[in-house]
Amino acid sequence: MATSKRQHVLDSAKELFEREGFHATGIERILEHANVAKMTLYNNFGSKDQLIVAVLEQSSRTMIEHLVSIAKQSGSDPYEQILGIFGALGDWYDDPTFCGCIFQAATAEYPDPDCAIAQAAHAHQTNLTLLFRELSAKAELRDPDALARRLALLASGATCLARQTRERSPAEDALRMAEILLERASTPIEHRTL
Amino acid sequence: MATSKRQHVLDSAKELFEREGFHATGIERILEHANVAKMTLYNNFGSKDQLIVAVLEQSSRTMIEHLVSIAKQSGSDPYEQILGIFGALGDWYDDPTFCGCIFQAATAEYPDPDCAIAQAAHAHQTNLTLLFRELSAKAELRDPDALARRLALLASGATCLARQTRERSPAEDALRMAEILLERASTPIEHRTL
DNA sequence: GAGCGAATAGACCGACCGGTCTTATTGTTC
DNA sequence: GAACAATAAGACCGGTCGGTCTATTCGCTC
Repeated sequence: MATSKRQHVLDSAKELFEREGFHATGIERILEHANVAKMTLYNNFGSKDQLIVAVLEQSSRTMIEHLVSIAKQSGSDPYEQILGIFGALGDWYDDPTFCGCIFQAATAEYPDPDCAIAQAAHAHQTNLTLLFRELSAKAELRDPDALARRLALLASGATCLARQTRERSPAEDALRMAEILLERASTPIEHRTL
Repeated sequence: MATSKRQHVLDSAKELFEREGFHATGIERILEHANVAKMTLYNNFGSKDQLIVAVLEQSSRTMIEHLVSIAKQSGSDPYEQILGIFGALGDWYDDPTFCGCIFQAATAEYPDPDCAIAQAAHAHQTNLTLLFRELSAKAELRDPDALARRLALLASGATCLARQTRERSPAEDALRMAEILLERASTPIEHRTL
């Protein structure tokens, strides 16, 4: 039961933070949404900031696992797996409850790069890039480090724009650019005119 | 004098909002930073939210003008002008006072897409894309609409990542991808192998 | 059923929030 | 110098914030 209560708080907090922002979400709103007493929250997490860190850490694990499962569903070829991830971006943006990337939001609301919250968001970005790097290496693509950085840039840019514009076109644009990057990274340089 | 006071408030508010976030910056901190009385702020702007909108509107004008001047400095060829803008991203990220894009931060802190703040941030994104579209059209590049969207995506993604990672590599990655996009958009399709 | 840790409900705290109001002091223009 | 708008300085307001504390109840294990 203890872990279940803790999970309720985490899930409620994540939903409210995503929908309304971190500062704008008061502790009491989380309590009533999770149907939990104040002391339960503070016994489990200690403070609002630590709760935010816990939310980010769990969200990172969940998202990375989700992307890995999408990759697996997209076939055995890591090349196709990368494109599968970018294809899934569109579905994410289409979800009417989509309200952007919680890590981007955390970075925006907590500008001090040394604070635990900003570092948790940074850690997620590192893990995401690492995932792209693994897939790039498996696909035997050229310069997997640079490729992974650029794929991560495309994903971040698309998500950022999708939130601002409420359109799905960023997903398609990012997918198209990812295709171009992968094509170029899998073609011997001497066979490439551009 | 009235406009000068108003400008002091706008400048101070912008700096604090960028450095510490919108919710985290109280009215009184803006007042003491601008050396201005409370009523001066409320007579000029009416409310904190309207002040934020005014800051965003002025920041958008300033940034677009700045990008236009960078483009002009980069030569007369619109192709080079676009690359000039991406080259300038690195300088921005290198600035030790760089703390991300204020419009991305505003979108993150005010998730309701109908509120005036989110709309002001959205308007800036529209204007930025429009600038890329103009330059793309002048350079007689193929499909300037899609190209402009993709260039805007690259710029947003690089800025987002630069803030999270505190590195300048996103600028170089975005510049390289912009080069690739421009090359492809200026090459007849039949002459392109990839 | 006794004992005990976990969870509840909610009063309570000081601090700060955005915003209003009052009073006095400027600086400018006739 | 009179008149007036802009500004200053700061008291003040109700509300909310994150966080603490207490008293009570629940649910599980011997």
